[in-house]
Amino acid sequence: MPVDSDPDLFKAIGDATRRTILDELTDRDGQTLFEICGRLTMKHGLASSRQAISQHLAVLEQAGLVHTRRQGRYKFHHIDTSPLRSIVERWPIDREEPNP
Amino acid sequence: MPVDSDPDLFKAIGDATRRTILDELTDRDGQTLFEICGRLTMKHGLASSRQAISQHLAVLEQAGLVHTRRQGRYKFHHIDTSPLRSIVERWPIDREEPNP
DNA sequence: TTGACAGGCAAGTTGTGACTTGCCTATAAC
DNA sequence: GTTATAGGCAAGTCACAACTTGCCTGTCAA
Repeated sequence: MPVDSDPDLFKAIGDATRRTILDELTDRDGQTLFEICGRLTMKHGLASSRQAISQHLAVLEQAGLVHTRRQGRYKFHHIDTSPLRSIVERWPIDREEPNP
Repeated sequence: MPVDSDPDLFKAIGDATRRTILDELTDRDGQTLFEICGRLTMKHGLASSRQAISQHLAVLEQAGLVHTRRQGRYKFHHIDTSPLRSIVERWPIDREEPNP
């Protein structure tokens, strides 16, 4: 009776705002909380509060998708996509060669 | 200002019961609703009602992860993992060779 | 044609998760 | 020291999604 694994991972990518945060960190890695807030508002047009983004980042960090590094009063956020590997390993995707 | 794509996909895999259904269809493809209900109870120890599973299957079908085929009074469910490809394409996973 | 079986539809309940609000700590600039 | 900046903590609000409940439709066997 196998248990469901990585519930935190699926919860993390289940929210649209968190997915946009991952997009943003993919575009420019190592941003601070305030940077992310600013760019989400500017580029993606969604006006979320600082606290909301902070909570989203905590969820992403718990899922292992984001690692943080403190430096003085700044905290830099780095993306780590390796946990996503477990998804395609769990439900293998049939290889489909474009031109055999 | 890019829009978030595939919200249905992430919603679908965001629920633990639906992930177990995908596990079950990976193990044995083309099951009917009642078969899935039975095996979820037996093998995975979760006792969900028929209606609950039916609604889960509808969500999975809307995400393109499950396709259905009617035959008489039976409806067979087939898994399709290809939508999962968009996840690893959106946030590329760094290739890490085991032994360089 | 009547009963059993496989599945569908729709309204109601409830728990969880996203977001806010308010206040607090720590580092750096002046 | 004082002030501004970067971030944290915790309780409260609210909406949505999972699940239930009850009834209905369609297919097949007797």
